[in-house]
Amino acid sequence: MPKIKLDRIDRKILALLQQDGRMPNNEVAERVGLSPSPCLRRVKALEESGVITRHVALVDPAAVDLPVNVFVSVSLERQVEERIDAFEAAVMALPEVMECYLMTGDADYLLRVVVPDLASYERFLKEHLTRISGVANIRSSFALKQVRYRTALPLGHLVE
Amino acid sequence: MPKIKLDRIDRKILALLQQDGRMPNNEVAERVGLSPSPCLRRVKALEESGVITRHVALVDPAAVDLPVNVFVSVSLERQVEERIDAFEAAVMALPEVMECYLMTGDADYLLRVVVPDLASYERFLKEHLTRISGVANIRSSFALKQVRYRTALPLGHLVE
DNA sequence: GCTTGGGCAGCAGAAAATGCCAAAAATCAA
DNA sequence: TTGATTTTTGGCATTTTCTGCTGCCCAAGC
Repeated sequence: MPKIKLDRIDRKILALLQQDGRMPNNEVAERVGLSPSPCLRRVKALEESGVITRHVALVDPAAVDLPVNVFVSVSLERQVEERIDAFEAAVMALPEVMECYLMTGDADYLLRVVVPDLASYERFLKEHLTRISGVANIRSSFALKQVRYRTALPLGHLVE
Repeated sequence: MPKIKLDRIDRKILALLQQDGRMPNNEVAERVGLSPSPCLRRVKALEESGVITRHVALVDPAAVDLPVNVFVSVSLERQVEERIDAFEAAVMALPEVMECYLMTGDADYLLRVVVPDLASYERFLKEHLTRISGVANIRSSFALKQVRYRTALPLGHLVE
């Protein structure tokens, strides 16, 4: 995917679609000050070039009984390399892991895990996380409240 | 919003739309084994009841020059209450804060911040985070790699 | 019998895709 | 610098596909 140059209009389009992915092209065009066809061309280009990766529906976690967020710091045994790939592959197979980052600092990985309740988390720990080979240490921190959760990246840092 | 009972079909619908928010109702219907009209009724009900909160386009962070994820642990001075609200309000005003959680354990808050580079993060720290009143301690951890990032909640925990 | 939920059919409105033309911007050359 | 060519991008109009929506009826479960 070639690095696309994004001008002011592209960023406006992205901002709009990040906010409402179903906004009809007509409205997008109007809001960015373009006529529908060049606007549609831009949107399609943004999709095909991978700038827009996908369109999704967001679901309320509470409504599907997944109100608990747990952040898990994982340290691996010091034999890196193969362990790394194995761990990441194992993590990718766990549906309750919403996010996973390879980190600098004390722990190797930071995960965000969603579960219905503490009991479920305990089960998740015992039956899945601790069974991944190479895991040396696990530290769990629970979120009392999700103050903010956004999927829309801030785009004001390039122009406004 | 009354707590909606979600049956197997509802969960299937949610799973599909979490994956592809633009899937036409016809295809959703077919995949869940329903005819279009009752399927559409369900989708609309899920939207109106708030189970589906919104539809969004996801953007590649690298493509908009925001490749750096920083996790920030923030501790507040011990006078809670008013500080809490003030801090949360301040955080909500910072566009680079993608996520913010009130935590148990050592730190009070955990933030995920996206920035173009380390210099930008330094500016973010100096000009914004440290200026929020009541902040006692800040600890930053940098992500070397985003191993996983999903917006689709796992729904298999209720039935499959 | 009543309530809930699914199916069928048809409608209508909109939205997206095309093709063509015009204008502006960038490039290059003299 | 200037001018011309090339490339890019916007605009208009049309067409065609679809998608969502409505109403009604029927079946199943309570």
